[in-house]
Amino acid sequence: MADPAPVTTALPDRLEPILDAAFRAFATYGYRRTSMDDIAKGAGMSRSALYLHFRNKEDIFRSLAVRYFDEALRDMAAALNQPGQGLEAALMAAFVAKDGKFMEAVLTTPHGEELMDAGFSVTGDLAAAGEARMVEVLGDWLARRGVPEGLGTGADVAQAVMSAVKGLKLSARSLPEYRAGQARLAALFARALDQ
Amino acid sequence: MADPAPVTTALPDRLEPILDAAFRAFATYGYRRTSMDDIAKGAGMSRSALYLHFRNKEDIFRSLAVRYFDEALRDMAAALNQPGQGLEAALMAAFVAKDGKFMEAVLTTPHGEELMDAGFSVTGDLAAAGEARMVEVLGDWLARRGVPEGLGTGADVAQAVMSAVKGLKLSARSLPEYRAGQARLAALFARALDQ
DNA sequence: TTGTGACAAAATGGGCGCGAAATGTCAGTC
DNA sequence: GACTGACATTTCGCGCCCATTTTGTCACAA
Repeated sequence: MADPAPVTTALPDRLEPILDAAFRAFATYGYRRTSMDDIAKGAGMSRSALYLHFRNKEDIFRSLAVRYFDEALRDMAAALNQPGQGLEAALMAAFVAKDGKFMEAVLTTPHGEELMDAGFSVTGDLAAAGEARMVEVLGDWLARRGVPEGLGTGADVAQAVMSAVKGLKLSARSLPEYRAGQARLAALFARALDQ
Repeated sequence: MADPAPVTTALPDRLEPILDAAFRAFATYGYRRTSMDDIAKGAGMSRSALYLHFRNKEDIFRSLAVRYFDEALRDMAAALNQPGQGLEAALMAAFVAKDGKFMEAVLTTPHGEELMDAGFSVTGDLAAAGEARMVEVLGDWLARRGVPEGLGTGADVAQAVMSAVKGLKLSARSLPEYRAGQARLAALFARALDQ
């Protein structure tokens, strides 16, 4: 198994500091209020230099999103395939991994809402693609594991499960409450899917 | 069983035509662009007359929301208590009833999004209260029915279930797709909750 | 290559005024 | 009591201008 297909879109190391600075700036000022200069300062270079690596602010934000989804997807796959855990634990681990560090950042910064909005309009396509890949990963995993009769394919169930978890974000008022909801759903779905 | 406690907040019959006209106007023009005159015309009376019954546009909208939630709650309770149906069918019927006529209206009118926004800011408290009552109804029903060990109380499960269903709205791209998602969740949760 | 400072162009935000539209109230009618 | 027309008031949308910030692109340096 030499040279497996890369799960993550490799990103040149040079760009990482820029993305880190951008993440900090976005978390501090929000998307709209962050200027290219803020990012440049944070990355310790001139504003002009940014344009050597990214076309504009939107491009930076999208790269950030790509990195985020790659990480979340990788973590989620790893969580599912962790050996020696039951169905419920696997689901719960996947639910937690799926949000990555982003969720906490959004809940921490005062600009979380604005960032979500910006994210929706600027990286809506990436988010859709990212979620689709997550559904696929979960779907394959469920299919390999086997889904009881009458519940549809693994993909069908994965779709429903992921969208159910998404619903928690609308209701939960805090991170612990959100986690509790995830745990409840993990328990319910595990019971439904147990052969 | 004379004089049972009213499940719905009774609304004077006289006001119904006004609310109907208001609903039509909101669906046609959106919340912001609907003037009191639009509603008055639709209800066949002068604008002044509206002020005899409602304080302002917001008051009308809120009354509309109250009526909607009352209906949805009543329909949902009725759907659950329909005799001779299995767990899965009961859940599915409840899921459908829970949205009432509103969901379809929002998906039909081009102003659905704006109406959702307006609804959120103007009737956010009512929506929260309405959903809480729905969770309560479902929770009681589940508790009476019995919830398997380790899944928490009926209220806990109801909370998770309702929030899961809410998540479908974010993913579904059409009404049929939305219904399919509801059906899938009904099947999953029914299986999880079967003793 | 990787970066810089300087420069022109564009976008942003705020203030102001104006006319049109919508609002809420009230004296008075049926 | 239910309703109306008319009235004063407020809000709205629009275009306009201007100062400031931000942007994207140079020619040029390490």
